[in-house]
Amino acid sequence: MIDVARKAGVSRATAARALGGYGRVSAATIAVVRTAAEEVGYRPNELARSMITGRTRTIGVVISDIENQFFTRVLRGASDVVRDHGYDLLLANTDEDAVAERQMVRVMNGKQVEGLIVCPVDPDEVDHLAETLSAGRPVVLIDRTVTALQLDSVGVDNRRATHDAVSRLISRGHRRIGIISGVQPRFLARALRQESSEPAPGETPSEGRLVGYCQGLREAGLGVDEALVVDGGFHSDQARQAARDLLSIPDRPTALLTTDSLLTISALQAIRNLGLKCPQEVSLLGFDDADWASLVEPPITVISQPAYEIGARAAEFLLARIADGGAASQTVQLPTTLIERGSVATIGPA
Amino acid sequence: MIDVARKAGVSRATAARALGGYGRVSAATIAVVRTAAEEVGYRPNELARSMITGRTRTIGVVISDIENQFFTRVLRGASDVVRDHGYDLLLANTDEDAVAERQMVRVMNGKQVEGLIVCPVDPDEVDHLAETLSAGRPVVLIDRTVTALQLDSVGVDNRRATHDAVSRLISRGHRRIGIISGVQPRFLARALRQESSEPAPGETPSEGRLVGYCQGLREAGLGVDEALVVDGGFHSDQARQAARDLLSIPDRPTALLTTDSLLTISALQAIRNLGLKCPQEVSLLGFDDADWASLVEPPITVISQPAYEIGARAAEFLLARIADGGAASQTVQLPTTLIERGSVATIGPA
DNA sequence: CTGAAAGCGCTAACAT
DNA sequence: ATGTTAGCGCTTTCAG
Repeated sequence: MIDVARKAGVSRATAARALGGYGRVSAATIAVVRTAAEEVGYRPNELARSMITGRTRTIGVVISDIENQFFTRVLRGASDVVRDHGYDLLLANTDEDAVAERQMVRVMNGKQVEGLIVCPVDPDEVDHLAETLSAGRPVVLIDRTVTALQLDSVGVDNRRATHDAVSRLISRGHRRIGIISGVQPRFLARALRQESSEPAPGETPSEGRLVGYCQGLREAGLGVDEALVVDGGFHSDQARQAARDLLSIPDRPTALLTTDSLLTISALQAIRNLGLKCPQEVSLLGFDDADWASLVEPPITVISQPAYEIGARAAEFLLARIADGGAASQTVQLPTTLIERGSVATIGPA
Repeated sequence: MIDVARKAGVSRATAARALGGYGRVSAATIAVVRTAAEEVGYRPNELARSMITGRTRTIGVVISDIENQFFTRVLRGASDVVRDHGYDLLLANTDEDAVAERQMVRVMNGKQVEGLIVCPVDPDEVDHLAETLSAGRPVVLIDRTVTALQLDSVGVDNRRATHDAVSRLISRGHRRIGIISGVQPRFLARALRQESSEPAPGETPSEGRLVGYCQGLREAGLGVDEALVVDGGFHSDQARQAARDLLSIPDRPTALLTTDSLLTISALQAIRNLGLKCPQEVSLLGFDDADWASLVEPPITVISQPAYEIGARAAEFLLARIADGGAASQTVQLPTTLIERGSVATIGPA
């Protein structure tokens, strides 16, 4: 920079102004400085710049599973929007590990991101998010919400989604409907208690989906059989095992609901391994419309989330807050779509 | 920081030393300063620190398609390795757009990444990579290579992979084998000219795979029918159309080779749409073992790349170079695996 | 082992 | 419109 100034025959300040595009500089000197910079091979030090201005034009995104197509589409939505506004993304993956999340959020704060888009692992552990906020950096949540903080969030109406799905299954004649979700059994009682259609704050999507499942069943006058509610965890082997167990009980369910695409794929594998025919012997209805969902045999009927839109909206909210801190926090629920394909059979009356 | 120093009753320098873990500080004062920092809620400004030390502990990764599971597994491999070394990743997606790539590489340089892992869009446009290098930041390539620069790279032996695949197809009785790749037809001539088994520098994976295809055919004494070589592009609709066209010619191929998973999925869709039976009427052999590959009907026979390993190795190379700039550049080719499933039929002699 | 002072590369007031 | 002077928050000599 000092070389550039010398070469252009101006002061350092002027050179900086010309290159940085601020303050008042004549068009002529701008040109001179530009060519001087070119010759010297000058590259601005964004770090130094950011340290002064406090602006890094970088947004952090913290997601829980980068191999999940849902999140990669969210990411693309966010990426497209922020890029249009001259921002870049810093990405971190937590693998559903709360301590990794804390660490990554701190790292991002250290890198002075201007805001964070987070899919929080634990709705009750939010110290790191509170810190971020109090450092003046907005946070918007995707997919999940949080208990203690008032934050923008964008996701879907999980209760309604599975409620509708269950209703559909019931209208097709199913009475024994199993659900494989990422919810530990001890939360089932809590889910059963939820009567209202308003989601409890801090409810995870898995929980919401479980509640919707219970509500759908009860609406049809059916009880919830705890034996049909299993935890699929976060790993495919655990999920496969859960599905296998569920399909091996004496009075096997005629339909299975899975609450994310990893669980869906695992359930399908379990069905195959058990030698069961889908949908003749067991129907399958999954969450998230992965690209393979229409190609497997049978093509899977799914609840589709507008993942790209979720990312895009989250980014818009965040950018808006960065531009203007005020405004009350809002939570947006985008609509899901039930895409009927071939994995749900109609059952005649017993 | 100044508050911390005051609260701890030491100078700023000492406080900084205690917190930053450099220089000489007594264990006692370290403790005092630590608690003071805790109380004040001190967060170090990594930017300021990086500006001095030149170390950001951040590595940039520039990939061409974040929705491709191959890259997301690469990313995970890289992510795991760098995290173990206390580094973080900055991620950018180029969508196969060379100008986006240049921009993102520049942005990352601006953010003072310590090194770059890049999947370059264009083997001939490498100014931005040369700049990075001359700024003292190592670059390692994944999946693809580059013409003008001597860089570490990690990928697979693409020629051998498709060569073997074609040989396998031929041993199963196939004589008319089509290939759908991301190579424009005008490069076919170039591919046909390649005799040696050594890949040309700057050869893209698509080209290498095409060359291997040609070599496999010739080894069996078969010619390359240009009508069986089509460009699938980067988008699913284009790919589907290409597959549809290829399967609609008079003397339809009995087997199809696809050079990435998007092409595979598109080809499968085209086969379905055309009402063809796979593998009875047309066999399919794809690149990359996506999670759905074993679940579709029929399960797809694939050439599997060690994606996680590729990312991990690339990260290791980069870290090694960051630690010690020297050493001649090396290009590593990890082995591919042909996973036989159900999408390739055996054809009796005509 | 600790303190004082200098400076990283840039921007932001303030002059001129 | 341009130059001068501070200073961002930290690390790093260099004294003591």
